[in-house]
Amino acid sequence: MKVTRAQAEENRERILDNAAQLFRERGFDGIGLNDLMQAAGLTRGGFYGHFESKDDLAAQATQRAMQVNREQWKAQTDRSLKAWVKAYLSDAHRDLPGAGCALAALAGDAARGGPAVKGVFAEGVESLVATLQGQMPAADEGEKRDQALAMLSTMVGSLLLSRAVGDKGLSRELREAARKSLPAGAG
Amino acid sequence: MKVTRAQAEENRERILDNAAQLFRERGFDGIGLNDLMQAAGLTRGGFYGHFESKDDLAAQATQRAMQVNREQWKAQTDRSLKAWVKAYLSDAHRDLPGAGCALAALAGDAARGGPAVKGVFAEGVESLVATLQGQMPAADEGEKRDQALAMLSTMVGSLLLSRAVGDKGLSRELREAARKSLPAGAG
DNA sequence: TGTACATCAGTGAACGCGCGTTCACTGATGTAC
DNA sequence: TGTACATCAGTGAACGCGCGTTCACTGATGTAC
Repeated sequence: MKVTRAQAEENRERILDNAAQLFRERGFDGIGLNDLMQAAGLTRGGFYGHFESKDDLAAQATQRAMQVNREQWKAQTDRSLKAWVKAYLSDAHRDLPGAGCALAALAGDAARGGPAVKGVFAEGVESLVATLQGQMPAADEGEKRDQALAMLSTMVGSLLLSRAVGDKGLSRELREAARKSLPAGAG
Repeated sequence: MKVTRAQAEENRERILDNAAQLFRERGFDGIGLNDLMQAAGLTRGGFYGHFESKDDLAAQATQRAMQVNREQWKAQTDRSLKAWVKAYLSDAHRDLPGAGCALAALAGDAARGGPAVKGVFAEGVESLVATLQGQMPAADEGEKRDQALAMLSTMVGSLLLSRAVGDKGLSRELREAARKSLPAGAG
């Protein structure tokens, strides 16, 4: 049945928010449109009124996840980079990919994805690098950017690997070693 | 029809080698058993004579990929760590995940995988860390291990992110910045 | 403000397809004598 | 070394199932007067 325009827009938002979580947890190929729509309290058929295709949803949900990341992190990255790093490399973040960093959760999927998802990924990387860059210790601005890029790779890599190894001890070691290796002021 | 025992063993090896490549390229969910068997020149039905399930193959093919990585890299890591790093962070490696580092290609899949795959992943990490550890600049052995763990995270992270962003410039920057940040003697 | 009607968000059945897995069968291999 | 037969690697059809996508339909919403 029809629904008010405001309600329809709310439904679209709810699909996006749920997809942003479920894609991060199970990957683009790990959850179907039926389950995705059911999670938003709707039925299968209504999907194509909101999105062009599953790929389209994947790109938009990835963008949504990154935007929420940015909002979640905004205050903390500016106040205390150390505290943000600690939270990023925590057991809690490792165990909750669905609510965590989209870059880490979806890098593998994006590497095999289409241009839309990859474009969103590039924006996500640039955005976080810009945030980190301001707090890097180097004098030169170009060096600061390099430090921020490398720091991002180290953090994403250690989180991903620590999720991929079953061993809790090794998982912790990976993140702790990553933290110690970060530029002065970050670890 | 039946085939000699030696031929059957060769077939099993060929399934594993093909799966090791195709899983790295497309992910565990990105290729089906039918295509996997066809790539090895066999038909669907024979699969269960060699493996218990698709999950079983995923774990064994991941192990195979890591073992081949180890053999590919053995000579170079000992002779010149710098040259190995350069090759690892090259455009060629970024563009050929099917023949490249299994840790980078399958980390996302393993994070969502079962205990068997995760166990294989832990072994793969330990093995590469052990290789790198011997060439780290720190004096203390524990610090060397930490440097090796962090270096691995940085390299895997930058390769993964550089595959996930569509932009060639950003892709190169990520890997170049990662290289510069590595411990003395590596980058 | 009230009525008549066009719009369109959401439903649920259906489409063709490929998935992982099972199984009866084939016929060359390997073995026992 | 030769024969008779049991073994079993591989085949290909079939299983039930869920996938992404389409579509005729419903009925409340939004609009025109």
